[in-house]
Amino acid sequence: MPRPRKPKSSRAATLADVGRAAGVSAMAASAVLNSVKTSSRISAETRERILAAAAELQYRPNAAARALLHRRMNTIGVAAVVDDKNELNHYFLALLNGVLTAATHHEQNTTVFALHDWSNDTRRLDSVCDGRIDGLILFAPTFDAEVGRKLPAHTPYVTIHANHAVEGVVNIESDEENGAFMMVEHLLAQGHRRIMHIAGPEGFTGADRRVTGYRRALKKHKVRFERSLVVHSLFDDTHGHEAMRGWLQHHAGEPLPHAVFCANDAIAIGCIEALAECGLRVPDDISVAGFDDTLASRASVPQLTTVRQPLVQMGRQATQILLERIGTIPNVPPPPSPVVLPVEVVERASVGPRPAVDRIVPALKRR
Amino acid sequence: MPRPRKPKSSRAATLADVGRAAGVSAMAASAVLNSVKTSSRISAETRERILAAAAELQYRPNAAARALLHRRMNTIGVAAVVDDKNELNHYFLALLNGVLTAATHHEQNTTVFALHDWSNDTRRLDSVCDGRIDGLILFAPTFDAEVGRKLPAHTPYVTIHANHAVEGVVNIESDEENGAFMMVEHLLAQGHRRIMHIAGPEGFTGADRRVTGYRRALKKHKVRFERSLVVHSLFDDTHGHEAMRGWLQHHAGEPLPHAVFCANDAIAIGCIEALAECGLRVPDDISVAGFDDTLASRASVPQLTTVRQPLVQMGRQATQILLERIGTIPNVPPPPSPVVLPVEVVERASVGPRPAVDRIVPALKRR
DNA sequence: CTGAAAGCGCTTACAG
DNA sequence: CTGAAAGCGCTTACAG
Repeated sequence: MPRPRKPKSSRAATLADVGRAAGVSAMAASAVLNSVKTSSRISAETRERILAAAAELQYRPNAAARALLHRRMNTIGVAAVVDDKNELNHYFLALLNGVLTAATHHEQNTTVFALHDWSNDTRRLDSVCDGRIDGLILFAPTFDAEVGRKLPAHTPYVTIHANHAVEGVVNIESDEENGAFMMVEHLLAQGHRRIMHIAGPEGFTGADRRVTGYRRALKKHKVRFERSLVVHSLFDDTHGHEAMRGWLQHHAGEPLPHAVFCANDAIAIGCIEALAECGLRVPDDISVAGFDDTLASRASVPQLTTVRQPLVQMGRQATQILLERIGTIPNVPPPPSPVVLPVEVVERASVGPRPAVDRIVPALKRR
Repeated sequence: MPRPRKPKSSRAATLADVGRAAGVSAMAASAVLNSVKTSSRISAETRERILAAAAELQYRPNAAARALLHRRMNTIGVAAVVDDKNELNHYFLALLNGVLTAATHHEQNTTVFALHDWSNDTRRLDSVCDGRIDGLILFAPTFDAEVGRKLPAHTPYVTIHANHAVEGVVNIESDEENGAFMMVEHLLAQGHRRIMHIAGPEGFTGADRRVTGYRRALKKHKVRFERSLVVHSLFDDTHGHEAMRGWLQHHAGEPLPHAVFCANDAIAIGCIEALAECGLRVPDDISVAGFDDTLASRASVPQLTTVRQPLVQMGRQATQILLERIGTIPNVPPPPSPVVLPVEVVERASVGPRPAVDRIVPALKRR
């Protein structure tokens, strides 16, 4: 004899509860609610009774129980390192948009993990490969191959903009070198010759590729490369600001660059601020270009001329490939790795023609 | 006799696998790995053997099985409506930052649901209240109380900036009316008298409160309210741009406002662009203020003077309260609803003193 | 102190 | 066609 249960209102109804309310077995309820073989097994009248009971009790098949059976949570994880201020950034936002769109389209959920450091937080990622996610997307991981291989073998993952290739892991990237090349060609086409580059941190694949593209464009157009025109910065506006300001400070009285090509939009925004503080206007006095085409490039005034990386699409594609590996969606032939997406120059307002007269770096006002 | 299992490398190891590898029962393995009563039950040597086996097999306690037992996934959900372009925005990003920080701190995971429409997508939220999340945080929901009450009773939720109060649901908000009041007082203190307001959409609580604060400040300082100085816009830069441009078009030849108070940062950015297109410079010719203090307010050049809503903290606090309701963390006395957080004026560069001479709205250049 | 059993909620495969 | 049973992986409560 079944013990009477205390109907705690806070407890979710189970199949047994539904069955009891409808006067049938849990199994019959299951059959109806999964709508398989309904007509053949269960009378229309019983069916209605079960449906009504389920609605009344706000029944939902328990996800944990199903996951235990199917070994699938229908959830993917995305992991990203957050920046200095412990905040997610525009780059993350764009990728997340793509992941959410694709995941939702395939009725998959998305769990977000914000890490502070790839190499140290690998443990935390590890601990989450416990069946609660079916796979993982890593945004711009900088761990080395060895750390990557330490992730549990049973959780498939793909990377976006990985700093190092990991054997057997698909990496999605964009044609960054070519993007830099095209942007610098665009600046040259506007007549600019003295083109500064605020690069990303040294040793980052993405930053290095932009430098390479920058140099290749200069070389092609026979503009001499000057080491003093390249400075490095972290990928945020604060450091971009400091980099530009520092350069101006050390080069007062020298010829002002015609244009500054920045390694991402955030740096470009910091750069424009630093220029504004010296009374230099963009693009009238000096042109500034970004990279990424994040929301920030449109929030900036003037709007940034930038290199569009298809970040949303990259997030979408990473999700697609991951779901194929998991087996959630049909397995097309495995993609080659890396998957390289094309980039393009987006012309907005921060780049103009070369000014009629060359200028000198003004002496910096004290802050 | 246990059937030999085919060791599919893709399958995660179970407690039984670990036990077998170590020559003990699954239960013994469980006891060791949960590190309860270890010394008393299991010899140090056996313990080592079990630990080694678990490491070797990359064992992780299955989350679904645990969730089935504990009725807890240690995961919360956040749901937000994405904007026109189906993209998440700065406001969302800031709140998410707060939620992730707090959730991670309590070792909880966060699943993100991006919806297109509150009233229609309530079904989708419903379907996800199936044990995969322990509770839900709703970002700026605009559904009415009735829809809200349709969410399954067994899933607790809290709201942030809800458009309507729902009985029994804690809402976290900020003191928006006062924020608007303080900002308009700040503009008045700079000498501005003719202050335009680009409000949010009519019928939105947050937008209405800003209008109220705006009017209250004008009244207190005996500045006549002019209906023609208030226009409405959606909460994004495109509509902010249109709103400002449209106003200028219809008021050519009339006195230019001294300042524009915008209902959020995105509108302010669109507004600055529209002004720039007419050759009006901020803040030299006209001051512009935003609301929210999102990342965008710092990406803008000039940086926006704005009202800081503590969005990150609101996300954090919402998480805290939700986890208390779930029972994950100790239950302090239930907070009053709504929880109202203080706001403050952040002075940056987009607001300056009132120009020496009043100006006339210039005739608009054709686009 | 140790192991076998029961049960979380569900579904699949198997007897009646 | 229908119901009882077994099992997903784990932990808790109970016999030995």
